[in-house]
Order: sequence, then structure tokens, then C-alpha cells
Amino acid sequence: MLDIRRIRKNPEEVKKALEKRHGDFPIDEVLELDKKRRGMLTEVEEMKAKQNSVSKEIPKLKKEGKDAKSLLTEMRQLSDKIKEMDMEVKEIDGKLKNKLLHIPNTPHETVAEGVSDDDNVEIRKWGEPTKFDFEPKAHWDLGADLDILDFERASKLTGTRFSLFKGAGALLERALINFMIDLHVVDHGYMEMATPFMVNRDSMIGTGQLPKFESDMFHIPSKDYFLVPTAEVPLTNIYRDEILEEEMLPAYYVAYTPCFRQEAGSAGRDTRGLIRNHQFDKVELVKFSLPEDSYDELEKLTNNAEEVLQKLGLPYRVVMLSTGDLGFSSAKTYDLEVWMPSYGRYVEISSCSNFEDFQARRANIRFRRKDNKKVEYAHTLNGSGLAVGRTLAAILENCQQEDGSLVIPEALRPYTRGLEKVEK
RNA sequence: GGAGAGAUGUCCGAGAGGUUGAAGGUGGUGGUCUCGAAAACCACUGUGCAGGCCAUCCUGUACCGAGGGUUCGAAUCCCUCUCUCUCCGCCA
Repeated sequence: MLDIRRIRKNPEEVKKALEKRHGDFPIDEVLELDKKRRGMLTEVEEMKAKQNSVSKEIPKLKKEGKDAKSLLTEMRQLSDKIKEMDMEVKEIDGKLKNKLLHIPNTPHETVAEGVSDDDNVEIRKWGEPTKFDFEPKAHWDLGADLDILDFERASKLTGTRFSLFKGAGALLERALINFMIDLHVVDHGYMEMATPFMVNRDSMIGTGQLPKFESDMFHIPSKDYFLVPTAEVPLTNIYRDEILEEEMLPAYYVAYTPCFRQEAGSAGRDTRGLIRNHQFDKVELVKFSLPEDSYDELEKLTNNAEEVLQKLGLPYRVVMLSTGDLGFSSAKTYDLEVWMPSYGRYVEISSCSNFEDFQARRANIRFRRKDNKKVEYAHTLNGSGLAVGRTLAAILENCQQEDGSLVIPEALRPYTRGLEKVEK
């Protein structure tokens, strides 16, 4: 959520920043509602002030035995009027809030302007696309041939876009989770968390999934809970409605959760394999930061995620999302894209974003400055560290051998009971 | 799922229609004292919103789990909901 005071003060600056997203956002309507709201607020507060002062006089009059009848009648009318105006203010408040909740974050000034992912900017590259002197298999074929992935039966169990990991496949999935968490905890100083896999509506609003993107979420109607689309939601909302101490910041958290997404808008895309499922595993990194440090923290966070790929020996590149591809809540995002031989291109495997105070404002996450005691919104960041299913797919495709076997990256072997190779 | 109890400021805990933003304690900050510390004593001590040439300052207003209601006036009375705790049942 954008700061209404910022919009009020610099409407042109906000409009200009949002124009880069190439959408139509109701800034003028917001301004109008805001003006109306403040006008009514001033009026009704004056009335309330009168009501309060008179209400203090009434018991005195009564004590003195004076008649307060006419005053009471007057006050009754005032009271009714106040209630009426309170309702109107509340209605306007609701409208205003709703409008604000649907307006995306303003991109950071360093973000490249563009209309789609074609305009993303490559920042750096690590390794070279894997070369094979044989015809490499796609991971879904290799997984089936090695009998470690079974998409047919997953589809029988639930439906399309679900996976069943078998034997070494399940072991690899679990090994990757543990490997990633350990790396971030031990080497990068994150605190491990195990969170609920369902969250309530307030949490989903806090991180920006709702109200705009409800159709992509799995919903439990009986409790109005949502299956988490990413651990970002529970992790970030840990401090919803709290005021943190400055010394706590920056705070780093890592959690593994399965992620549940309807993938409503992507019918027909990436239908095979592990790339786009309704349920997938992910290790997520979340940071709470001082506003002045958040862009440094973004660089570090991105490096932390990159290190997973480096340790696994998977070629990748880092791209900065253009304004056309930038997520709703994000001010700046780096995507990590891993080389996927079956696609013949780099495929997103991590997304690292700085939300500045956009989520914090929605979720009401603040901190108190040590020197002047002032309360400010914290900055929140997150990044995949990494998407586990896609990492497994990348390992299958990049580490496959001519004889159809799979060589497990060395870094993973402490987590696979020493298993070095998967063969048929 | 059944029965009961509860939800107040950093925390603990009073308050039971009217000078209550809320007693008392605790924690925190500043000060006195001290060579220093502790102790003791004194003072201060929340958040949101609006306004005041938006100013670490002032004024108004709101906030005692959430949302409604009664009333001139509600932390206090009524209704609904949520959550927590205890006991029983069930269960990984």
C-alpha cells in the first residue's frame, strides 16, 4: 500500500512512477476521496469535541439540581448527527482503503522500464549452458525412466499439475530442502522457522496476495483460510501489527513450506514436469530491514540465493525485472534463472524482491528508532532460496549422463546418505 | 465436539455508566545521590487519524480482543464473532 500522504503531497511523482507499470491506477479518485474524508473528519471531530465537553457538564448540572432537559434534547440530536457522519466517514474510509489496496508499489528508480519480461535486463551470468555430446532428456522423461517421478499416478491421486516423487526422487527433494536451509542458517545467518501452511485473510492482505489475486489462491471456505502460495506470507506476517526494536533489524528468516497456487492464468503453459505445479516445495528467505539498508540487503539476499546454485554447480543468470514484469508489491526484483536444457533457455528459479514499506504498511510492521524513539515502517524483502521442484528439475536435466543415469551434485551428498548416482 | 473461565498499556493487574488514557506494581528513559555501581528518591513514559506555516511542540479525536447496539455520556450494560485457558471426549 502506498502512503496516502505521499500521494497527497506529490501526486504527480506517484503518477509518473506508476506510469512505468503501464497500467491505469485511480490516483485522482484516491485524492478526491481523501479530500472528502478529511473534510468530514474535521467536521465530525468538532462535533465530538462539543459532545464530550457537554457530557462532562451534565453531571455537574444534575448535582446542582439544575434542569438539563433541553440540553439533553440538543445532545440527542447531536449524537444522531455524529453517528450519521461516522458512518459516512467509515464508508469513504473503506472505499479509499480498497482503492489503495489495489494500487501496486512504485518501482525503484533503478528499475528498467519495459512492458514485459522481454525487457528484463541481464545483470550477470554464472557458468555456461550445459553442453551434451548426446541427446539430453527432459526432466519428466528422465524422472520417469529412472522411476523417481510419477506424474501419471500423481494425476490419479489429485489431478494435473501435481507430482509424485518416488524413492531417490523423494530423497533428492528432501535433501535439497535440508541442504538449502542448512546453507542459509549456517553460512548466511538466517533463523529457521517452521510455519503454518494455511493463513488467514489478514495475512494474505498483509503481503499483497489479496484482495487483488484471490483467484490464484487455494481457499478453505469453512474457516476462510488460504493455503500458503509461498512462505513469504507466514514469515512476513510474523510481525504484523507489531512495533519492533531497532536493534532487532535486520532480521533474517528462512522457512521451507509447500506452496499452493491455482495457476489460474497459465492454462496450457509448462504442463509437463515439475516447472509449474499446483503444489511445489520452496525454501524462502525473508528479511526485515531498516529503510536505509534495504537495497544493500536486497543485493545480499540475491547473493545468498545464488550461492545455492553455485554450490550445486547449476549454470544461471541474474536478471533485473523491468517495470513490465515487476510483481504487484515489489519495488525492485532480481530473478535467478537456471539453465534448463529441455527449454533451451534460462528458467526462473528464484525471485528476490525489495518491497520497501509497501507490505509493511499493509501489514502494519513498524520499528522504533533507538535515538529519537520515532516509529517508522520497516522494509521487507524476500527471495526464493530456492524453488525446490525447479531445482530438482534443473539437476536432473543438467547432471544427466549419456547412460541415462544421474550424478548427484557433491554438495548434496551429505544429505542423500552418501548416494552419488541414481541409476535405473 | 461438550462444559466452564477469560481477553485492559512493555508485562502483571485494578476498574463494574460520568474530571479514566485509564489506580497500583513492573519494565524503560532522564535526573538526584555515589569515586563508580546497587539501593533509595523525583520526573517522564503508548499508537492511529485530522488540524495548527506537518515542526523532537500544541490542539482535537479515536483506541481497554473484533464488530454492532443502548445512552447526552460506555473499559464498564446488551448482542454477535474471534481467540486464549481449564476439564471431559476424540486424535497424529
